[in-house]
Amino acid sequence: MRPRCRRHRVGDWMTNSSDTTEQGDEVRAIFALFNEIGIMEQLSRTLFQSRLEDGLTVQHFSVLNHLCRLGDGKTPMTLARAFQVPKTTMSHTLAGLERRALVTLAPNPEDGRGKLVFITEAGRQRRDTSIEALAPDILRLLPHFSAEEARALLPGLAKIRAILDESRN
Amino acid sequence: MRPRCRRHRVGDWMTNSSDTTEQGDEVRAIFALFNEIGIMEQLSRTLFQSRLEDGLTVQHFSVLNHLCRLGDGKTPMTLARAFQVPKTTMSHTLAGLERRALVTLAPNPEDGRGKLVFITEAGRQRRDTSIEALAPDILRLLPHFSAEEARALLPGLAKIRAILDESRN
DNA sequence: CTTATTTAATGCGATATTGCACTATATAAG
DNA sequence: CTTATATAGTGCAATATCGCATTAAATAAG
Repeated sequence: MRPRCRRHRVGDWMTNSSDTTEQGDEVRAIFALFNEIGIMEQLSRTLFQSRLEDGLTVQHFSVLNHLCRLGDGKTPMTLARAFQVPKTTMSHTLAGLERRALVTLAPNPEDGRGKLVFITEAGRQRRDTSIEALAPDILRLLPHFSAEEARALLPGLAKIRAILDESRN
Repeated sequence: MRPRCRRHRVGDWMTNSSDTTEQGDEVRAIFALFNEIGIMEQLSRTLFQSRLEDGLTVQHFSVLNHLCRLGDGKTPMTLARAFQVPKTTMSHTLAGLERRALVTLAPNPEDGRGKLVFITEAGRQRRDTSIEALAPDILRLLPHFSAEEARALLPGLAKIRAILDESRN
């Protein structure tokens, strides 16, 4: 028996509220949204992670990808802010990448306290092979879901994301 | 050959691909979607977590909420499947809840190997107070985002979620 | 019944997350 | 210049995640 209760995550705690006001409805709608988002994030992340080898995590990949696409030579603190994680977490992630020789850390010539992160050739290759390992899964999803639907959702999601982003501390 | 792109998270790695086929477009659209979802999940989870006290995590809360809303007396394995985490993770989460006296674990009378999870009165209270601590943040978001928009997004997201859910191992 | 296989749960180890405290450097105030 | 404050990064500790191996019980095969 596979219980039908897949909807029970982050956002659903108020969906059975006795609050029947219009405001309550709005709150419930927004939390139902967060609910779906939480589930989807977990599913996609698990799939993503399963395609990465040698203990590379999605965070590792994300940093490599960021450096590939947006350029390297950034400070760890800049990366921490970009990914919205505590600086200690980014420090740890970068240490893992450095240990795997996928990035190098050099002193920041403009700030004696800081460092600069550079991606290595091995890092770029690792990013490319990770993408290749992942692509088949995406293609497998395509027959079930048209890109039109994805595109239709994007603006609304981007708006919520912007609001959440602004309202964070 | 430094491509221009502004996004930088989970889903964006193909958004600057040289693949200009229609299929490439679809893949990029879907990954842009996962990109937004990943960012939103992180933002909402961080906010959520910041309102929980005494080291309670979002996972702890989610389990308490699940037991409150859908009934307790479930096996740890059932919960692990419901939340799509490894059974060891659920075991650890339940141990944390038990240590805080928010749940109790009893032997399963129908299966000598298994246990059953019950929420305590303190657990129910903790769930309620957690919700109360969280509500103001939701209300603060409401002026910026109408529930209409949230409701408009839900069906599309639910569909993708269902597809992802089916295609997992 | 006996044995093989499957399943629930946990112990353990490697790694990840993150708050707190600390060092070193940069910047601002006096 | 000197001092106060702010910022970048790391070490450490507490906890979380999760794969692998193990134990115990249920179920299937012979």
